[in-house]
Amino acid sequence: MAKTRGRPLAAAEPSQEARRRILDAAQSLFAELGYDATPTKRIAEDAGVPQGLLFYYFRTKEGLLEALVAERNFLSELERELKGTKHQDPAQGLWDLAQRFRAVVGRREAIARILMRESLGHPSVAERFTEMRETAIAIIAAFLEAHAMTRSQATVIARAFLYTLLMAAIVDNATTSDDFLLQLIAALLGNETKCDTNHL
Amino acid sequence: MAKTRGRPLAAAEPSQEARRRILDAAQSLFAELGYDATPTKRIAEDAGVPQGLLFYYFRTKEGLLEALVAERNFLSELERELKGTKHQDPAQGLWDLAQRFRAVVGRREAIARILMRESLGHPSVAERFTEMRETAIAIIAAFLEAHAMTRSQATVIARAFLYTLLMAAIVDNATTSDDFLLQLIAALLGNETKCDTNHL
Amino acid sequence: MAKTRGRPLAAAEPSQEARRRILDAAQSLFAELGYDATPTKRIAEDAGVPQGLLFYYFRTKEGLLEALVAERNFLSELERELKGTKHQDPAQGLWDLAQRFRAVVGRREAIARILMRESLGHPSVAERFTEMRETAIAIIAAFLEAHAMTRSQATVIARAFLYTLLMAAIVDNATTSDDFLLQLIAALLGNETKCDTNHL
Amino acid sequence: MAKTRGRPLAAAEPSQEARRRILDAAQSLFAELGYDATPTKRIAEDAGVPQGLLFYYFRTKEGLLEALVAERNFLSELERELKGTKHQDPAQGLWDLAQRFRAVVGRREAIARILMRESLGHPSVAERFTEMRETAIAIIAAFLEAHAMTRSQATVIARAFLYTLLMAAIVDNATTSDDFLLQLIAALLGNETKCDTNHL
DNA sequence: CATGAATGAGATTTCATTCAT
DNA sequence: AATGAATGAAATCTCATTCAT
Repeated sequence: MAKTRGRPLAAAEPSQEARRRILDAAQSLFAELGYDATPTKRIAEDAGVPQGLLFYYFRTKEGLLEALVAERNFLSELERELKGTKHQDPAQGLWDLAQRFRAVVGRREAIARILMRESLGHPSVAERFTEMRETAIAIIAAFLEAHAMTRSQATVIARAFLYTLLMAAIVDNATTSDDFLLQLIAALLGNETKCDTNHL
Repeated sequence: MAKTRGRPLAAAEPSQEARRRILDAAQSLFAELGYDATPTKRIAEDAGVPQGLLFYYFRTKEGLLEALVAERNFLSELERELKGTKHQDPAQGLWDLAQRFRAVVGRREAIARILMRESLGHPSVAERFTEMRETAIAIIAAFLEAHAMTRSQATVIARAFLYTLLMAAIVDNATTSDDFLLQLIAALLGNETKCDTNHL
Repeated sequence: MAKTRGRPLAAAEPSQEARRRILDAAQSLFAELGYDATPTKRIAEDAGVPQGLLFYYFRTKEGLLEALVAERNFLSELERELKGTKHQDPAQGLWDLAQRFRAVVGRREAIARILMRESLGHPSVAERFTEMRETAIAIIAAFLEAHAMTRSQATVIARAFLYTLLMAAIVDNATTSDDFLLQLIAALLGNETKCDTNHL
Repeated sequence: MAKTRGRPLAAAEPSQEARRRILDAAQSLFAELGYDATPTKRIAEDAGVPQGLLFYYFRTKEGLLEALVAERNFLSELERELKGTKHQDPAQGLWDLAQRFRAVVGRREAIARILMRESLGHPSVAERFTEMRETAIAIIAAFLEAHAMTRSQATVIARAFLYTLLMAAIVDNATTSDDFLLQLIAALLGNETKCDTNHL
């Protein structure tokens, strides 16, 4: 029953390289086809690694998904980016925050889709997604609160803002137009507060 | 007391009964476990029908999903409900629309989750979901437009409103609180327009 | 992802035939190679049935083993056989019981080996094996007790007798010689009680 | 106080320590789970040694099993122990031999189970098991032969005695009671030969 | 029309073994 | 000598689908 198996003659990549390629492949396949519809075999093929390596590194397919959203969620990147906003004016601030949010989500679209798509059905993913959402909301709300608004109002507006951006980005599958964004900001901040769009 | 002419309501043909039970079972299983993670065998068991019947009626599992979202999407119900709003005041109108929307989604939660969850990965579902969203947005926008607003503004507000309600209902998994709703409406309509909540 | 699968054009065997063939194949393979060393694929091949049928009928490999020892253990056959002994003389009685035991075990050798071999490691098999042993011991003891012996003595002798026969049959892998058997009986019943072997 | 010349007992070469630990772990895992159901990785973990060391020392898993039963079978220990019997009286002698046998098997239970369990399926193990059994039988028979018995009778009794003890110890999973043992001896030596149990 | 036994490709996971270091 | 990351064949089990009845 024992067959000859084992390490191949050629030296393999320096270990972390292979792991990274698996995560890359899983990321784009999970985003495109969904977790359930992606065979681990396909991930291995796309990554150019042997089948067994997935399980050597991640134990299970579920473990791979968890590692993916744990290591590649853009929480800290988003936090850093959103905290970079400097504008004093609420409307300009929201505009800037939206740009930064879109930039991050654009760069990390695959993970964003995975967070959205697999959060139903995978509690660990749901947790990450919630964490990401609530962090963003907290930062946006903190900005708004600093600019003539109660905390409660600020949080509601921040939440509506983020939810709208997320739906537009992921479910609508459409890049939010600048126009839509400007009007959204105007609406959320009260019609009188006209947004100065000359900076575009 | 008068005899009911024609086909009596109580005696739907048995085949339609089985078909309905399959759709019922599929609905709750797809909503809970997701399409991919639901075996057709399990659907048949839960429905109390033989395995083969699923394929007799729907040809494929995918066909069952399509029939489900085609026949059970709540588009017309939502349309009817939303068009029932009478309020003149924008804030009260939005409040009323939100209540009606929540009522429909609450009653049809399973389908709502399926539309959200499976729209990625199943173009036919995506189509239904989009249709549902855009219809609701159009109705809400039409209402707002009738009450001192440009079409463009109205559409943006309607979209933000619906997206926020949807995210709150399906992704947050939390029933939107009345408080949140009131503040959301206040924010979207401009802070000055206080919403009279005495009607509660 | 959906491929065309399903029932083949040719009519399959009348169902119980296939199930029986699976049990037959499992029986001889488990006896020969051991449970762990027998691939289910090999069982299906030897039985001439498709792979999936094993799991359709028995759910798991373990389930197949359990069905095997449940349906094919020779408890009732052994009981019937052993109870058929008529001899008055203890020595002749034991001789007859041994012949009958050997006949049953010979006919059902594969199951006997499986019971012995897999009883360590599979509690459900252990249970069947114990049941079989204790039943045989009880019958033999009852016979001895009826012929000038206390119950306690009878049970001890019966147990030693059966254990010796079992070890000889299964572990020694040697057919117990008549000679050995005669001397064993003589020893167990006390040397004075010479066994009349003229009936051979 | 005198310095111990030569290799001090406490300083076995480190490699022998690792080798011993692998055998220890394999012994208890094979006994508990069975050879096939024990992963080599688990053995290495339990032994606290790197995976590769198993194959460095034993070439294959099968080689490990063979080394185990070759180096750790209790043949010589059993031989020494059984030959230590001094009693003149057959019954007391058998009693003593049984005690000694039980002592050895008790101390080396894991190996005993492995010999029993894996002798089907591994000829090399079967050989060791047979050797062990036949050696014990030969010693017991020699003792009996020295005390008023033909060689042939002695061998049969010795075999029945050992088989019964083995079955009781390993398959029944029950410690043989003193009572059972006394009655067994009485039965095997003929009812008249009462066993003097006052030595207990 | 309706059924459910049967299929077999394919999914995930395990594991003895190798070999560059 | 010793290590442990890497391999990939093979194992068990699932499941959408078919079709004889």
